[in-house]
Amino acid sequence: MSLPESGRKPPTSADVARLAGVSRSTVSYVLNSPPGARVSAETRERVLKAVQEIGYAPSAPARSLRSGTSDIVLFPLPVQPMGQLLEQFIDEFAEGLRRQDLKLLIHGDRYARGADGARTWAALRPLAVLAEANRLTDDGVKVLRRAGVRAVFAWGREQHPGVPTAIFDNRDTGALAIRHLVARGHRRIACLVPSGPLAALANERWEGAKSAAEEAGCRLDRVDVGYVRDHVLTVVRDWQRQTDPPTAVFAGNDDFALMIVSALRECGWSVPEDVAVVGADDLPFCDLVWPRLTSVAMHTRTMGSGAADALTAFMTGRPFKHFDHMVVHPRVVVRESG
Amino acid sequence: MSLPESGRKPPTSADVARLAGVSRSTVSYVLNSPPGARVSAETRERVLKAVQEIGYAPSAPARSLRSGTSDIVLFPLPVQPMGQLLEQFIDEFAEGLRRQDLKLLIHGDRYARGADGARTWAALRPLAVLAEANRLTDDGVKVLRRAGVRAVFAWGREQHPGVPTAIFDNRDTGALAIRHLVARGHRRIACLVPSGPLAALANERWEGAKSAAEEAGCRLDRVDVGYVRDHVLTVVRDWQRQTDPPTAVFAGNDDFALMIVSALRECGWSVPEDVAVVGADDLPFCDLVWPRLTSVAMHTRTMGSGAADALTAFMTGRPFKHFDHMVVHPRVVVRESG
DNA sequence: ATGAAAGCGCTAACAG
DNA sequence: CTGTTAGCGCTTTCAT
Repeated sequence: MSLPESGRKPPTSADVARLAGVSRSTVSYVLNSPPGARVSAETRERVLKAVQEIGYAPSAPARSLRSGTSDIVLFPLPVQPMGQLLEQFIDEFAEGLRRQDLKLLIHGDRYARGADGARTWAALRPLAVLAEANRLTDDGVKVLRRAGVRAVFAWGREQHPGVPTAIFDNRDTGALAIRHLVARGHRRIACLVPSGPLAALANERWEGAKSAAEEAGCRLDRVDVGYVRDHVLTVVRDWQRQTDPPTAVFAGNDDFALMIVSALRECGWSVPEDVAVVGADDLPFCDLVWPRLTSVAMHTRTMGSGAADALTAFMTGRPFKHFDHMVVHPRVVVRESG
Repeated sequence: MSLPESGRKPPTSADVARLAGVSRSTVSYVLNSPPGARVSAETRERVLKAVQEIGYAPSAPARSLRSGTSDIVLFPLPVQPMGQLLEQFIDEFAEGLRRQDLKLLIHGDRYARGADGARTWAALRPLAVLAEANRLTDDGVKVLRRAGVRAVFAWGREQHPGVPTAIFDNRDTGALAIRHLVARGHRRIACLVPSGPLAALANERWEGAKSAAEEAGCRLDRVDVGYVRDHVLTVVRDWQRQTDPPTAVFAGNDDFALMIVSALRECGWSVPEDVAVVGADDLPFCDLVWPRLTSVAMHTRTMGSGAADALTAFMTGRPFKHFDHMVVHPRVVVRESG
């Protein structure tokens, strides 16, 4: 790469040592205070002052190379856009890691997966990797392990063999929505299945909804909809012409719940009296609209701290069986819409 | 750290070399194909097979240490939660970087800033750093430069001296919203200023709105609201009692636009006939509700690719003056609500 | 309490 | 076209 060179080279611990008039090992002792290191207060002071003065930042690569480990926890950016959920999760996770002096790095490559992806992740020699289960393969896990990654965790729909996984099944979300509506007496329900970037997710929720409906002996109609407002309006108009229209809708996610509520009211139907609506994800706006939206939520925040806890347990050598099959259950946040 | 050791040590290029029956430099040549490296096709083949066989992933730390550079672009996670905007930006940015074989790493520590933050970032010895302008200080920039970071970029409200900055002023957003409403004939406007995590952002937008209103000689009322639905309802009821209520509202962001539209209709007012509403951020749901929401948008996607382009320009040695003061302007996405 | 020295995995200059 | 070798910045014995 024909890059403009920066002027002089970065300061090293040797520069700090020289300036402070001590040896490099002393600098290292001051900065890392390992178990059996004794440094006089005065020396320590001098070293720290020198560090400040030349703006020294220890090289993580060099440190990692020498020590064979690192303080990096790598989290590949999820393939699916997750919006607010992602930020909630990351916040909680990062906070948990901070307490262990670990650094969360989110790898921006959404396409990395399998053995190749593992190589990309392994290249950084992270301490731990938390990846979506469906981006891990046996080969990939092997590559990570070989590369010295101490802990490989996963999250997603299915547990990857041998990898502690936070199971997070979107079918549960769909099923729970339906069970909630059935419990409220609905026997004629529609399920929106949004297309677009979230189609795969929506489909999982649909599957769960479907099996819950079958179990309950309740009629469930699948309605595929695009991110097009008119499409939804057509659907509602259709319902209005039917003699036996659905009395409730599971909208697949909150955006679509919002849309369908809006469309229903536009057509003169009231929510939840004429038609009940349930969304999923429990986005903040669920609480902000009239009627407020009932939504099926995953405990994203809890997952974040749970993942951090599991890592902590692992690092302190405690067994962490509780994360081996940790199943994250959705819950219904009941509000006015359904 | 008392970590469980992984069994054997990670495979190195020496292992690959041994297995392929070549020298370590040959392995390096095959993997990096530098300008003047000639390797026979057959040898290359053998090396690559060996790489696959033992699941070898070159150590980025070692590579970085030796070569004095890296392919990492570091993006500290923004302090403000940005929801979908963040993902849009990241997607676009990462895609642009991918084309240059650069890796986007998002640093999960939201608190890092100033000289200390810079040290945290510099530790990774990234090729480039793109940070929020207000998290950079002169000292911090110096630390980064010293540490060999080739390109320091910023984004935010004000340009950091000497650092190419994508200027992204939320006051413009507020101002534009007001100008739009004034152009539509409104002379009595309310501005919601949401509290909560986005308070700082909201306040900037308010400031812009205020000055635009003064310029236009139009009355603008500030209304502070919390993430509480009833609060908004009270506000609307207040308006209903006034003889001269606002004819338009700038809601500060889309969530609140949604909320206020919902509240207005709940109180029997229609949007935009009785009260026009404008939001900000242009979130996907703006297009999905009745009435569709008019919103002031920053070109987040454009910013992402713009940042990547600037980096590309920089790396190829081309001047990138266009990014020196690159101002990202908001635009109004006009829909039915206002 | 401090210093000298070895070596982590890799690349690049140089020799062959 | 391939191999030998030095050394990137750091931590960690082992001496002193």
